[in-house]
Amino acid sequence: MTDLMVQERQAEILRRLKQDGRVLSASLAAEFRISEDTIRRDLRDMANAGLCERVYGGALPVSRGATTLSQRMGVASERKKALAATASTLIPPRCTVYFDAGSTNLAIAEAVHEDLVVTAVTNSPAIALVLTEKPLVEVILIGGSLDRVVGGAVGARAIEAMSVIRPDICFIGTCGIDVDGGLSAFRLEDAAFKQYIAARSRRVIVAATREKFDAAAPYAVAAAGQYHCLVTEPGVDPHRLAPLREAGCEIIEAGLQEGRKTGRDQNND
Amino acid sequence: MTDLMVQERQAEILRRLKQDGRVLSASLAAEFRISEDTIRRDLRDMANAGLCERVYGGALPVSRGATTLSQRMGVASERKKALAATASTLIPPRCTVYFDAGSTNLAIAEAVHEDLVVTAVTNSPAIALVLTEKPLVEVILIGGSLDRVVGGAVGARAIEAMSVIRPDICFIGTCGIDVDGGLSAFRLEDAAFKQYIAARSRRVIVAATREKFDAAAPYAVAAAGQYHCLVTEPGVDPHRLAPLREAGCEIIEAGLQEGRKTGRDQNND
DNA sequence: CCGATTTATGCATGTTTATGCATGTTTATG
DNA sequence: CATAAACATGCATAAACATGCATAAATCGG
Repeated sequence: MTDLMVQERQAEILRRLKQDGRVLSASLAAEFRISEDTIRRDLRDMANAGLCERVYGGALPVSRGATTLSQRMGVASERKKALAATASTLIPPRCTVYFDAGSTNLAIAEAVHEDLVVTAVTNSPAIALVLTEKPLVEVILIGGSLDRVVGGAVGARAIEAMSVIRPDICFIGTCGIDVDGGLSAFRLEDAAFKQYIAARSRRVIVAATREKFDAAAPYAVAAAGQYHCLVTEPGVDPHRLAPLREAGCEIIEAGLQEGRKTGRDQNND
Repeated sequence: MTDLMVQERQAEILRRLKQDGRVLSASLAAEFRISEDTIRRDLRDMANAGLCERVYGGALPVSRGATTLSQRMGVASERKKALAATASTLIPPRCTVYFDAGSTNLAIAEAVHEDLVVTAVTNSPAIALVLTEKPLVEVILIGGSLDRVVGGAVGARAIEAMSVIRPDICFIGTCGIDVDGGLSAFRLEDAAFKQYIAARSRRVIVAATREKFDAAAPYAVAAAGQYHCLVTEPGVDPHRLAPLREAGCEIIEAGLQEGRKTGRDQNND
């Protein structure tokens, strides 16, 4: 182990912490060929900076217990992750893509590949936060009054902020898909905002898990002919997809290799 | 090693920095056959120009220092939590409060009491997300281009969005406090945005942990007389606080019961 | 071409930082 | 509750550092 400077050493400790899930003062001292006192000072500093949790004998990652946010943002179900993985491949490089607020679109944002260079626009703080972690994504945040049911900004200010942006592609969230293939939302302002976005976008994509076909919401967003592509799961009743196909909407079923319909899947939205 | 001009030498240092991931003052001095003092001056200049990060013994690439959000989002230290708890009591009910982006203000937002009824404005997705959890807080999100170093929206669109809002109280973040009590920021656009916010707000509060007094940043935000209240920790050199008091700035020391100064705390903002 | 000014550098001085060691305290565990 | 390991703290020290100053070269202005 070559001599390291303080910052390098602490970075290495942090790396091991992530990799192994823990570090021991004694082992670290032996590996770095320095005294345990110095290691203890390092760990104390790092804990003070919120980079690890200090315990007797070494340190643990902070993610133990109090990771408020990852819990709060809720890990997407495996089904939703598979759907999101497929949907994220529809984003061409170097385009401008809009992510509507919603847990499905959050999953798509998470699935964006690290190497993808795009300009991303969103009205959702949670999605913005996830996209900030992708080094090659430029993030544009649409501001306005936050609707906590929607999880994003809607209303006049948000529409005005969008008026200067014309996305190449947009992912619109939906609360339900009716028998004619129309989309709906729970909130009036949200529905209006979605309509505005869809009208401005060159290509409108809707990603929806299969239980959206069983749900209804009061405010209409778009009819079957008004969006270009639906990404969904296998196992949706073909009669429900037929009107969409007739309206010229491309249907993509994610993860076709498996995915039996058991009827017992729980809605994770 | 043939004699090089300053710019050539610094370019060569930069090249090695990229290649090896680190440089040492002593080795460089030996290789270039010049004194370590000159190398140190080079490194200081380069760090000032944002080309490297200065550390004890040499320098590291900048990409390491700007480890954006993942660290910063890390659980706030106990010290920061104590500071935030005190700062959050300064928010009167039913007012409009602005939270600037930054880890300290994120902690303050987390510390907002569940029973407090306020309108909160922020340019930070992370802070917006935290505030969405508080049922009685109406959240206004300031949009614009997200700066991932700042962790919030800055620039023309953000300023335009703020132009219709006049906060009763605002929490401004700072990257460093100079000897005269002036605030500074790492990014030009961020500094400009902070100035705009401060000018529009009836009451400007700065919350800063004590290591901010040891940090410096290139862009000036506000002089001592331009903010009304500083919330900080015990253990700050009284000589640093004196100019602030003279300028009429209220000083609040959080958690007066304890707070050792170790001098080894690292700036994590 | 010559004096004035700036710039790059090295050296002397005092300060800060990183580290190890000694000492006393706390913690985990049988 | 006994004990050994882990720990915090103060202190010592050497390396790294900042700063002021001196010098020599480079640049500039007339």
